[in-house]
Amino acid sequence: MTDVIDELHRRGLIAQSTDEDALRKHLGEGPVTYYCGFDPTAPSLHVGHLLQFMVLRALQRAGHQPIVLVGGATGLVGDPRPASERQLNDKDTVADWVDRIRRRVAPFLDLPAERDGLRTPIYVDNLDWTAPLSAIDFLRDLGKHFRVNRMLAKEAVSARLNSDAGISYTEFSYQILQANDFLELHGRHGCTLQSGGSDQWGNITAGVDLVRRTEGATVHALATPLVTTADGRKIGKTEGATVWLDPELTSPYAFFQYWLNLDDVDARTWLPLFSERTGEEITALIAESVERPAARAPQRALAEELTRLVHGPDELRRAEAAGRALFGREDLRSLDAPSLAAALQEAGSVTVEGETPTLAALFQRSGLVSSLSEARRTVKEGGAYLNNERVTDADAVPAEADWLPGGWLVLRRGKRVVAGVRRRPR
RNA sequence: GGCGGGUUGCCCGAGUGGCCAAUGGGAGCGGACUGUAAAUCCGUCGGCACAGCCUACGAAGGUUCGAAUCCUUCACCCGCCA
Repeated sequence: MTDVIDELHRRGLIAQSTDEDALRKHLGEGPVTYYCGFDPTAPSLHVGHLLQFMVLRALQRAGHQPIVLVGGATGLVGDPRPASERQLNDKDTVADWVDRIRRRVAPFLDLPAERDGLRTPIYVDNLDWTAPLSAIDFLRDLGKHFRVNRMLAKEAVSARLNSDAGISYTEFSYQILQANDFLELHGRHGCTLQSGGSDQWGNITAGVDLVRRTEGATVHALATPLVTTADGRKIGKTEGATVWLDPELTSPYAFFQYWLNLDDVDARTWLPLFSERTGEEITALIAESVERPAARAPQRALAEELTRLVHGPDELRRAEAAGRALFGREDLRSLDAPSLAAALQEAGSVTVEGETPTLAALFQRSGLVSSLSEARRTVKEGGAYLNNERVTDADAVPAEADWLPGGWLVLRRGKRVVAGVRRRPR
């Protein structure tokens, strides 16, 4: 078995860690129980979170015991973001999000039934031990171990102290809760390693310190780098929207397209981070990309691997087929009705009944634009297409001859955002 | 508790009674060029029944023919003092 730490380094997944030699030794001595936490700040995790799963998976493959924590408690408090105070979400909403996230995330880690020798992930919610904690216990048992000077020095806190936004006591306290999670998991499950994004480093080390102080035990931490696009933007934003892992929020087709459309630089740098292929395969894919960038080898590799991981092999097949149909060279009219229907359903579609609405209305209903004004604007800008032909009149109604086999219209915004309109047969 | 500064569209940030749906930059979106890339250039960027109307400049009231701009109260943030 190759050393996990080596693999993580090779893939660029380690930005910082506690004493690495000690950690390496610890991992070599037998199965280690480790955890990574996710706060429910939205109904779903997004592609940025996938990076944490790559770490969790690598460690699991090496025979260690994963714990996935969903922050039902910390999600109610909110960790300090650099710019401004968070808006608190109400408790029912957060509880609902915890539930949704937990259900979605399960397939990302292998189950022992699928592969021998792996340990079944343990799922926990920090609300379980945080909710019963009284203010007195919190202050006496936890608060005493935290020096305010050190808390203030944490980057997340000091950034906010120096900003116009300031920081509330609520968010200031966040690190104590996260530290306590590590302590709880250490006690309950013998957890000795926490991984997370490097933006969490302050919170993670708070936990390491707390465990040492109260238990006298040495525990470890790993942080992934902050992954951004070549021009410094956050991962997972496209068409102005977040790419979610939940298929109800981002369809498998859109998810697949996100990866396929990565620019060359990002695809090459992200490939080792997100791909579980061997180092040699990755090197070869990057070399191919340099030689023939238009083939988009790294983009395809990522789209395939990650769509399979997040949505499963069937959805991957559908997403691939839809892309081929919609972006293929053939005329839309030459596509047979079933493939057209399948592709458009994958890309997203709406059904109309009765009077056919105007094109502007159809663009809006299909979700390609968010308002009629935007639809008109898009038409004016020359970015609206019906069956691959540019639309010039937003108020026109599609002609009878525009309907493709099976009762479909293909709407497109810009170069690559496609949606179908289906006429309900009567 | 007192005094001072602040709260503007997705973000940053101008605007201090009409010419403000609000300068500028960024992001986003569209076009051209390409490879369903990037960079670049051009355009666009609240909504609607779209040469007009409606809603908007922390919230609620008020002054005025007319307010993002003036007044009052409230909320929140920053700083100094207690």
